[in-house]
Amino acid sequence: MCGAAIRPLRSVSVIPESHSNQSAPEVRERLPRRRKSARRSEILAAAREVFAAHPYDEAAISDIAARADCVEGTIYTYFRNKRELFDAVLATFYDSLIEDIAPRFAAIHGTRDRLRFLVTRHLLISVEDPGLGAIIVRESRTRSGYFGSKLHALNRRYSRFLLQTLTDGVARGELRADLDTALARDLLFGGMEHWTFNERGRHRSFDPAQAADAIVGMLLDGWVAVATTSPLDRLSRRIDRLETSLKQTGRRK
Amino acid sequence: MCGAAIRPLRSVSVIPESHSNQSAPEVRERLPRRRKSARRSEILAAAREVFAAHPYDEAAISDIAARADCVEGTIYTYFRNKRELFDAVLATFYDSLIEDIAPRFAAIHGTRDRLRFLVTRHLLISVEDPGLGAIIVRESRTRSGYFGSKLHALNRRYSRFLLQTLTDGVARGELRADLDTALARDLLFGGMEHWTFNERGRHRSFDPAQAADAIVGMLLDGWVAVATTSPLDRLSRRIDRLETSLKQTGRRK
DNA sequence: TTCCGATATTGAATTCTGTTCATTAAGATG
DNA sequence: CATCTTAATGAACAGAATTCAATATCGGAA
Repeated sequence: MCGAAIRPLRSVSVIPESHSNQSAPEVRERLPRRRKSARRSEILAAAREVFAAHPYDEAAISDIAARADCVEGTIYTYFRNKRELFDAVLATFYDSLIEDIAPRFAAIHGTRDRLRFLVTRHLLISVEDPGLGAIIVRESRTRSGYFGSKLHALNRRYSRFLLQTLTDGVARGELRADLDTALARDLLFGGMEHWTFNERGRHRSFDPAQAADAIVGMLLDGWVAVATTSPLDRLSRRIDRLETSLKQTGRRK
Repeated sequence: MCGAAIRPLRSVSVIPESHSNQSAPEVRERLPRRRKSARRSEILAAAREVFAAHPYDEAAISDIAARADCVEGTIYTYFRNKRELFDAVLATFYDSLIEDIAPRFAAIHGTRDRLRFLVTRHLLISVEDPGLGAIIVRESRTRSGYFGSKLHALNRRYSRFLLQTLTDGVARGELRADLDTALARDLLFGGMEHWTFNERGRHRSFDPAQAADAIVGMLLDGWVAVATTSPLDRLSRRIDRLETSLKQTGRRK
């Protein structure tokens, strides 16, 4: 230990020169004060970039501060600590996601269509912003106090769209009456997460709508082979294909 | 910076007493040297305990050292760094898991039975060792170089049991010929992960075999309601739906 | 038995990163 | 213009991972 060093007063080496240095800011000048909300969102944006590019513990506060064009200490006047900053990034993301989904979801009524919409939208996250998609998958739930946190609440709000779809589907008789909706929801969300994670690892890109069709079809119709013997079944298959291509045509426009 | 402090020689305050202290080791004595493998596995065991109890970044090397009854520096002669130690813990776990499954899996032949076995065994991880189960779910894939790592290879070996089951199932005609086996595998593994994670959050306990039945049933048989009407009626309904959506598509254009 | 080279073990130093806090000064208020 | 409030600062601090020169112990050779 260095002993109780006398803390020196603020160094006077950097005196803001009155004549402005137009282009290249060689020496940091104290930034003008701004509305608190503006600075906060700048830090959030910087944090989002950094967290999207690195795993949580490789993301440095100093890096975030540099991108937000402020000093590390400033960040701590807006967020209690690194974890809270991370959570805040995800919270703003969830907020806008839910806001985007709600009205569109309300306009869709068939169970299969709703599922296709929700799955497509979910997969779209990883296409629009791969970095952010990755950290949501990997690190939003790694801290010990996740359950009961604000983040958990947001995640519940988000997943409620799916749960609603499932309970409605059961109520309407489109889904099996004995369907365990909570389990179904977890299978779908977890499955999507795992699949997108692996897909990224394989360096593949995918079309969300197409993948959604495959996933929803797999879950709704099951994996077991259907008996292909009867003529009726064969007819049914042909209609299947018709329906699928029709949906795709409609979506494409 | 404290300047280049003269590094003092080893303190001589702790002199190993020749007469042994039988019960209460008040002062650390230098441990006798042992086979390298023995010390290594002691550290692994200690690390496994600590990582099972805390998230990665809350698990302290000092804590692991204390439990392994050695000093922090010792750990670094066996493992390059904290992450490598963590990976080594998971690697030994996967090794024994695979060793346990392989012979039993070979004796099961029906697709549904194999799936039930694999799912039950997987869920059992979280029941036998909840702490370890949790970190596998949350933190085995958070580091940037996961793909291509030894851990990834082990995970692939483990998941191959499932993939094998699926491809065999298709070959035998028990599963749909057009089943995307890679997607199916991801849906199942991801779904299990997500479900066990949430189940833990709800502070519920579950019976692995029973849960496995529910999960396998859900995936094999699908979510859609079983038909209670006649096949002809169903076809008729579907053609109705096709006609309406065709009209809507035409209108939209 | 005694000496010697090899190496497992040590623990203090170091480095790195998140976090705190007394201080400064920009804007608001009167 | 004087005063107050508070955003911003950055040096100091704290705590954990990591390094490394020194040391103690072991196994084998003389």
